[in-house]
Amino acid sequence: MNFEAVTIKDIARELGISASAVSKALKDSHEISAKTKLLVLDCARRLNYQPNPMAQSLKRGNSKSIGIVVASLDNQFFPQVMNGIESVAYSRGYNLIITQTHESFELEVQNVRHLTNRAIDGLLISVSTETDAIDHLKSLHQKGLPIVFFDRVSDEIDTHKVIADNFKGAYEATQHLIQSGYKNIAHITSSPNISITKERLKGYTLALQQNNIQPNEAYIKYCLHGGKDQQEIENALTELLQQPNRPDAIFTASDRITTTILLLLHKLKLAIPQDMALIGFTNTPLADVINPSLSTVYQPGFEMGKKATEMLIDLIESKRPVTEFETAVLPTQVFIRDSSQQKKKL
Amino acid sequence: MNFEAVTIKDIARELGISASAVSKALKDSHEISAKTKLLVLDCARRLNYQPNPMAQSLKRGNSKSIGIVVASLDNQFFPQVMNGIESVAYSRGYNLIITQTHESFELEVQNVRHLTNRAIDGLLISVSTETDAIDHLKSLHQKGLPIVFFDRVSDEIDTHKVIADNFKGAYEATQHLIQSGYKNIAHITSSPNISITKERLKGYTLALQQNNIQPNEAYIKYCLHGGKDQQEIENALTELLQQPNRPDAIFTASDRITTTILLLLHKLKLAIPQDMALIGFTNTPLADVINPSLSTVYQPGFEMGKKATEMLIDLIESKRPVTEFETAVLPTQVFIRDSSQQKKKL
DNA sequence: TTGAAAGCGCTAACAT
DNA sequence: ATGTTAGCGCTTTCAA
Repeated sequence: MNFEAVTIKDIARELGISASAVSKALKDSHEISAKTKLLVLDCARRLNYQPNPMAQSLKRGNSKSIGIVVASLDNQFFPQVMNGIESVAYSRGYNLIITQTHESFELEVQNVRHLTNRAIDGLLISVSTETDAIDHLKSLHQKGLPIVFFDRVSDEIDTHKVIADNFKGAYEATQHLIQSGYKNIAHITSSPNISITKERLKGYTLALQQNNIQPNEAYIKYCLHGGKDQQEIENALTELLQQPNRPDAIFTASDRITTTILLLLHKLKLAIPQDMALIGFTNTPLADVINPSLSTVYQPGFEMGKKATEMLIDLIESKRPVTEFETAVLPTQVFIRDSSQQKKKL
Repeated sequence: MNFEAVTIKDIARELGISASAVSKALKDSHEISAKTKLLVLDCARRLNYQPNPMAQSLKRGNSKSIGIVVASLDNQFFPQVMNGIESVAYSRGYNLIITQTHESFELEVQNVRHLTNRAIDGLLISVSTETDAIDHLKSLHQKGLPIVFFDRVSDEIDTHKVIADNFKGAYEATQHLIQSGYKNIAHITSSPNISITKERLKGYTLALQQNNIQPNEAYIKYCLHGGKDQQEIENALTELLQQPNRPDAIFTASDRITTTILLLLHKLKLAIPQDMALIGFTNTPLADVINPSLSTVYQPGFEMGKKATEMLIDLIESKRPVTEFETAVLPTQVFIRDSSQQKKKL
């Protein structure tokens, strides 16, 4: 590809016509005779002509690519979102440029800048746990870059958003723990900055309150880096375990936190659920074969990616400025397994 | 970004100098006075000038992006490779465009075509399980597109490659099963087309032979779609279980096959390792907490991505044609856990 | 129905 | 040290 690529000029020369005629013929313009079109199409095929997307982009002022910012691909959730994004983007002619924040605000800003030097037509973003201010996105949005938030959204920008029903998932998970006889329920979650943390916290708190359990600040542990740093999860767990009134159950708020807590409990040789019950947000397909099988809150990753991408491309391709925005809330699912089994009476 | 982006002309007009002077000043050319450079730089900052990468690309004939083709991000291995790729690519100024084949040859061809319309400077690829012929890559390679293979490589193209030591990993895994008292060891693997299958098969076979066990064709099951289709894994397992001389251990050859077999054995209520021992290639961090803990062969995904990207960028940026190619073989690691415990005497 | 010319934003050879 | 010009490949008026 690097050299000697066939251009429109080559076809023009070959056929003894002008480049503009070729260009028009290739896009089936009505102002070109059927005969010429046939000749051009045939010649293009013969020479294996491929349009140069950079020239097209420069000319048209778009890139036919979508920038994606996720926390990390190294978990169960985001790859599923990616599959959903793909399922729409390719069929509508868009490339995907993916970046990971690894839960760092700095990396997020850098990635967004990298992406938006006109190299993308729109942005699909789930902000990092560190992200509090979003000025880096606001200015882009004001300049007209279409943005759709998914998963971790910001209410500081008025645009389309796609989230899971984090509130309900958290509510149901907590409710289930209570009904299974657990009273001292801890919550290990991500940074309080981000939307999913707030939503999940609300569900957790409401379930407690409705059951006349006073939410206990000491039972709520935040991992400011979303558990990217294993140490912060260890610290959270240690602090919980050292409390005088040690919790008997934990509700964890993300893929990475859930699996890490699981590993740590095993390492500490704490029996699940006897010593500590567990239920958490995660999409791992291994929940069934874990020892004991893991109760989970599942998020519809694929559907979220699909929906967000449909929204984004509609935004990109809209003729007139869009002013009505939607926040789609997709259902979470709670799977009850053995890690949150009915508490045995002592 | 979409409109009113600041261009070099705007700066030129603002400062009353020529566009080319601005261009040169911006790249700190020696033929521009220090004073002018200062003015330009300052003005660029003031107007928030961002070069248009498409124009640069069109001009220079490169895109500063790397195309990536993997089977699927929806497992443990490839995201780790991605992290390795990132760790090199960004710091050397390259964007990443990622595509998944989902183990389909057709999708692979389509993705490669999509990527290579001059939109990428080089290609990092791990072929799909369906991929047998690689003419779609050969022609690109001949035209001068730098390609580096990783994980699943092809010997039909002479270029840099990065693989894990699949042979050794498979050999050691099988050897370990034998030493733990298992004699009837099955192997469930991917399509025989791809390199990793052949390499792993060799390790498996040699270990058997060295222990005077005759390899048994009926014990080797191929999943032509790499287990993308769960049914084919189920079929493989069923066929193994229905044999008169049913195997007492399985060695599985990829992330997805390993975890799926694990799930299936559980569903069938077969005790591991009593009814069936198991060891398999997978990078899942959950191996320790699975019931029972899972013996695994681990591949250095991060390092593979890193190495492959270094090789690719060196290729891309090489002044002179490269004719000496290297195949890097990175070590696998075998982790022995309970799923392949010493066989109990009956 | 076709062609000529201008221009997207940037760069580089070649003036000045 | 700075400016002029041409051109990357393609599209799109506008003219023929």
